Amino acid sequence: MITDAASTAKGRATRERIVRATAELVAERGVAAVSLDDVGRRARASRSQLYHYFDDKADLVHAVVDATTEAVLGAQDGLLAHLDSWAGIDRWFDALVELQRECQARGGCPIGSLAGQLAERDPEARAAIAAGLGRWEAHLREGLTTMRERGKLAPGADPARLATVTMAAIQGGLLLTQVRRDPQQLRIALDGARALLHAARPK
Amino acid sequence: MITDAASTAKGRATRERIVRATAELVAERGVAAVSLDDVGRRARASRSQLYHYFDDKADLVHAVVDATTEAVLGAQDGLLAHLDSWAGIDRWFDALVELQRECQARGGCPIGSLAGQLAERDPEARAAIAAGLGRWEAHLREGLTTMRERGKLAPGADPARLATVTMAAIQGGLLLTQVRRDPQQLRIALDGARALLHAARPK
DNA sequence: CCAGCTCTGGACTGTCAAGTCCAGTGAGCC
DNA sequence: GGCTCACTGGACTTGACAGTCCAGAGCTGG
Repeated sequence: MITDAASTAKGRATRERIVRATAELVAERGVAAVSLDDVGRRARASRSQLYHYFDDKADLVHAVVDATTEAVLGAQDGLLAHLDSWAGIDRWFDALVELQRECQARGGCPIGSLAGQLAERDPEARAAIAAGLGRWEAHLREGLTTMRERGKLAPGADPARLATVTMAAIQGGLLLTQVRRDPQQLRIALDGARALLHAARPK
Repeated sequence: MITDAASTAKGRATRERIVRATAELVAERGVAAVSLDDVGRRARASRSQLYHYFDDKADLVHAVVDATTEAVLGAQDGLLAHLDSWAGIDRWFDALVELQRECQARGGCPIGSLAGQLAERDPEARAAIAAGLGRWEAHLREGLTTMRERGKLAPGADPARLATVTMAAIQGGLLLTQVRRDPQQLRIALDGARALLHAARPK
């Protein structure tokens, strides 16, 4: 929590290797099923290195939460910047579905998955996850606000509510996709969200 | 898995006490954070009783999955039978939101929560969860089908897709509610689902 | 009343995990 | 060359957990 020690390039590289390895393992197996020995093996780092860079496992998990939200938002970087047009939104939705097809509907949403595992166990992590989801949602909300300004959405449309509904469709769709091992579930949920957004077009 | 031994009333009572205690603990802390000692304490049952009724922890968890899906569906019993009218659907949605308000937006959906924890770790549990969600969704699908037959939905409406979208809204809304500790998130998601269903009314 | 079972209590074992400790190593600086 | 300090290796301690074992309690049917 206090430690962030990594004043040399080598130290920073080691720290990052540890976080990335942990994030991978967490995505594969879940937080509880990852031991520090596992992390050490995958990151080629010894026990003392872990405790050199992190206070304890919880501290490491927090770093993973941050890294994961960065990774998820980063992976959509090109898309999230263009949520101010119908084409941009469609491209975004298509990319999300494509991603699930590629990973054979495994893993769900990295953030949503962490949420389910940590929300009731680690208040600090919950807050970090909420913040990450908030940033994600903000991109859409801002895109929709721009669209309303440009007359592509009705003046009475509420970008905040529409963005929230869309986030719920994404997370719910991903959960169904994961449980049913069927990317089509996300497609259906997003088609619904799309219809809802279109319904907010000006008459 | 094979064991189901409980041939006396007392035995059945003990078994049920164990499952219920485990389900409670799992809901409070998550699967990984529950030890068999915890279960024993809460259920007032000794180690050997656990292993008398269940093969191992995984077997017990499977029983919890089943019990939880039964409990979730059971809790909505009166409501799920009347999803063939707009009023019935509204009552159902209202009840879901009210439930989240009561529990202070903690815990999310018991089934969805299990899904996030087990989907990638326990194929058998994933299948059981999928089946549970399927039964849930089926109630709505059947209600919507009835409504279409009665002319309350357009002939072209697709009850299966509408039911899936609604389930996604519920699960996604619950996840946002849990992460943000705000029941209003579910309300917004369900309002969206409601609008989508209404859009499928005959012209 | 006894034989046979279901069911129960709790001690025991082996394993594995988190976290500690200290003796280093090696790159930059004087 | 030697000093310093960030960084590293791995053995060690402590505790908790899943799963085993066996002796015994208590019901039940004959």
